Amino acid sequence: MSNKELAEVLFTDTLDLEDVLKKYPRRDKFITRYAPSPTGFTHLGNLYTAFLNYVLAKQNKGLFILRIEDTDQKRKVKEGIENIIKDLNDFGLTFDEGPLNLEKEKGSYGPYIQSKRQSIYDSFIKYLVTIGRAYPCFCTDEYLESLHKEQENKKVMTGYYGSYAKCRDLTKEEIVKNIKLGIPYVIRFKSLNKESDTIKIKDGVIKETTLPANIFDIVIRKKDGLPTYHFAHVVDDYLMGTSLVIRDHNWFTSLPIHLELFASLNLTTLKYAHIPPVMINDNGVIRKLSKRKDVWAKVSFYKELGIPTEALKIYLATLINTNFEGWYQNNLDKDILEFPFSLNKISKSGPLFDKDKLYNISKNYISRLKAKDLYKLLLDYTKIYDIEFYKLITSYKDKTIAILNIEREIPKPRKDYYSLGVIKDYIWFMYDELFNNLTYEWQQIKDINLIKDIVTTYITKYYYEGISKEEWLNSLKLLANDFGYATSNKEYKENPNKYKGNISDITTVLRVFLTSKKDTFDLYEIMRILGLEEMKRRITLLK
RNA sequence: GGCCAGUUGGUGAAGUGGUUAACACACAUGCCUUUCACGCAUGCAUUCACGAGUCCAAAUCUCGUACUGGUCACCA
Repeated sequence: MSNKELAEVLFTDTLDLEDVLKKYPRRDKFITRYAPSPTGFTHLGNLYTAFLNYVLAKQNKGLFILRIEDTDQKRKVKEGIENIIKDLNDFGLTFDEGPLNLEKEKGSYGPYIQSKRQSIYDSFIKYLVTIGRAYPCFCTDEYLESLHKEQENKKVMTGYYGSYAKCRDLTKEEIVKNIKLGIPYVIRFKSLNKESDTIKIKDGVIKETTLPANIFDIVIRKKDGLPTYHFAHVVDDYLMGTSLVIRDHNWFTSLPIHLELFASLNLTTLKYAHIPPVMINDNGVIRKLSKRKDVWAKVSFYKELGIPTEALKIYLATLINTNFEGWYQNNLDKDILEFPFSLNKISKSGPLFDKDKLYNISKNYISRLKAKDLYKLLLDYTKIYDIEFYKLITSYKDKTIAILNIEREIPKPRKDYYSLGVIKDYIWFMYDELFNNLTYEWQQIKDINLIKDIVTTYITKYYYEGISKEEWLNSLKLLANDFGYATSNKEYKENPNKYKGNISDITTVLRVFLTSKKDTFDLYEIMRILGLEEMKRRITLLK
């Protein structure tokens, strides 16, 4: 029995490789791809990889492809694919080809979901069987385990290779007999390398190095008929025309496998860039960001916090190329994509995730937003995470924009908010509905009668609607003077004994009276937006 | 354990043979000021994991040691 006859037994009505290859003509565009598994929520590292792929595709006027790697049916999660597509959309990483949902997709090099590509993989595997580079393996898990132990005891390399690859030597007749008996099997690739062989590797990030060549007869088709990652990668990225495979660093050491696979199929190899994973400092231990251990690994967590997607992208950009930050500070008005991202600038060691840095970037980003745009973001955010507040700011639209606009849209805006989630903590007291159950943070002046006196005096004697900032500052001085307090910092410092205190003690009384808090943004704006009536009402709350 | 990569301040890092070892975050002090935030000013590694070597010259090149990370599945 020949290899070809065996191939026909294994794959009864599978297309010939030639015919498949014709369906995917070569194309000369620069193509990158993001190929996640639908195993749950998007990991920050995935977003990082996707972003880099996207950016490089755009900058080279190429194509960005989304491909779903769902060959592991056990780890597959419902909604997994939808989540991936949604996250990509949320971050504006629009792909040129890929699935739109479970049924529809765009692009003519699909299907873009691996579980729908089984017949394609089979054509390639059939070819490998035909040329004697692939064979069925009937070894059980138990046998494989005992082999592993045996090899450990003998202190030789563990794995299915060389003389340990038992099923390599099965005769065609034995194979056919086993199959007829219904014994489950996988298909393994037959490696031709020897243990001492090495292979030169080129990589966009790691540069050049030498690795041991692959010697393992790796599984390329699992019992369930689906391919393993290694095989699917080679087939898909070749067919889809990927020019540069940008993927996680952890694939680097399996590159020799992929290279041997490409060679066995007579396919030209691709260019690779293996990017190191995002790390985190866990009490002195540096490790990969882990979805199980770190909330920071989940992209959804940033959404929960209310870190604007654009801010997260800026942060990721600084992780990708550290010279991005300097460029960005000088080009605040430009699109991130205008920065020339470079593979060469990616560090070989994984970037450490730094929450403070993220917050700082986010804070600066938010401070530069127009009040109207911030309002929109806040609306989107509260709609999901704080529906009560959402209703409130919806019914007080203009007022809310006015509040958000305090010390904003000026050259050096306030930088209070590092996320959309903290905004309420800063502005809640501006809403009459929320101004109750108060704990006043009185400072120097604590005597409630004196406080009432100061407040009433100010409102009845000095404050009026439409007062200018200048007049307002002046009114505070007069008020301070009325109560025996210094009218300026300088005055007070020069002669502290002459006064009961400083003007800041008086303004603090007004501030705490109106907000209950000692630290807030500009008091003049607070009064202006609250209005005289509400200010009067708040006197009645003083106890 | 084998193989591959990395190691620069409190943190993220720039730096590829000659620099005062950038920049940013954090921190500290001062100024400004109606509080806070902002802003401004100043301070914060005589030294680049350690040891040896090459060179007039090393954070940068070579070797060794230590440590850290990644990888060795019918998971991707």
